Amino acid sequence: MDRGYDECLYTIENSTITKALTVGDKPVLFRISSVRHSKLQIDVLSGYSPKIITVLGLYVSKWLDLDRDLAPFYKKLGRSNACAELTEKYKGLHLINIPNLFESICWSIIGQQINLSFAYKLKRRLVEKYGTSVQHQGKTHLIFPTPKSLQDAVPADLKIMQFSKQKINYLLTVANAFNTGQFSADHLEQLPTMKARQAKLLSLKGIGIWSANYVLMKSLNEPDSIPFGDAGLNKALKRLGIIKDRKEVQKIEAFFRPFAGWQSYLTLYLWRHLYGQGLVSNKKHEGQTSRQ
DNA sequence: TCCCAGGTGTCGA
DNA sequence: TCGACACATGGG
Repeated sequence: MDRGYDECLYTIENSTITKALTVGDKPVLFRISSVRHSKLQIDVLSGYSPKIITVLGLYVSKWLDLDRDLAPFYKKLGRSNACAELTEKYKGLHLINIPNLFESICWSIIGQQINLSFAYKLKRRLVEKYGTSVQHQGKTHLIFPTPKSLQDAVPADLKIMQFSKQKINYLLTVANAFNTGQFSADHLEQLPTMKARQAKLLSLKGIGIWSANYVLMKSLNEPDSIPFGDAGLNKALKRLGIIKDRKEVQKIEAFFRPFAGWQSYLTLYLWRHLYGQGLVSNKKHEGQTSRQ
């Protein structure tokens, strides 16, 4: 999970992940570590209640996409000449999701058209100013802001934090849409088709096709959501010889078609392949990776 | 200095 | 419908 960026919403240390979360109205801090037989153990470090383990179990399962059996995906990868090597290289790599829809939408806006290092910087500034936190053994564990806390943000403050006027406008509009009830995770999930969910996301100012598909992939676990136009994705496809130019949309669609049911995962593996090749040079350092 | 980053909205043809 | 362009900043 450690991609070498300044991730502020969880901490990786000694093969464990520590994360703070708001459950109900209460902050909870938990740690995930691996135990024997490839099992994960969850320890509640603060905010324990008898019901919390069940809630955290479901959360972690969704966050790390633990219930996904990747065997059918590897079968499809094996049939593709261009992608056969991806199985061996990244076997066991699961999606890292963003279960919180508001966070996922905000993150897609923050990450638009800037390099990832800078995007992580902006996210940290936003979370430190408008989010909450849990203190534990001298360390601060940050929790992403709620729509309500971001609604009160002053544009001038966000400008000082190096958010562009456009991004400030988009973020405040999204916060407002959640606060007024125009937008909610429940409503979005209840829409009957992926197209309908995509259209709902596209209705938000600042959410284009890339962001909508990114959110569908990371927050709603859509299996066939491809962030078309993504710079990294295009670069990976060029590297594999699938396309020569990003405008070859039909070739991209034809390449993804046999992976129906696994197109989100194919995107993940292509991204990781790109990073694995060292084509993205703006990372702090090359980190040990297992999931994206 | 120039170009590219996990893009989007707007405008004009 | 499509291409051009502005937006905004860091890093190679």
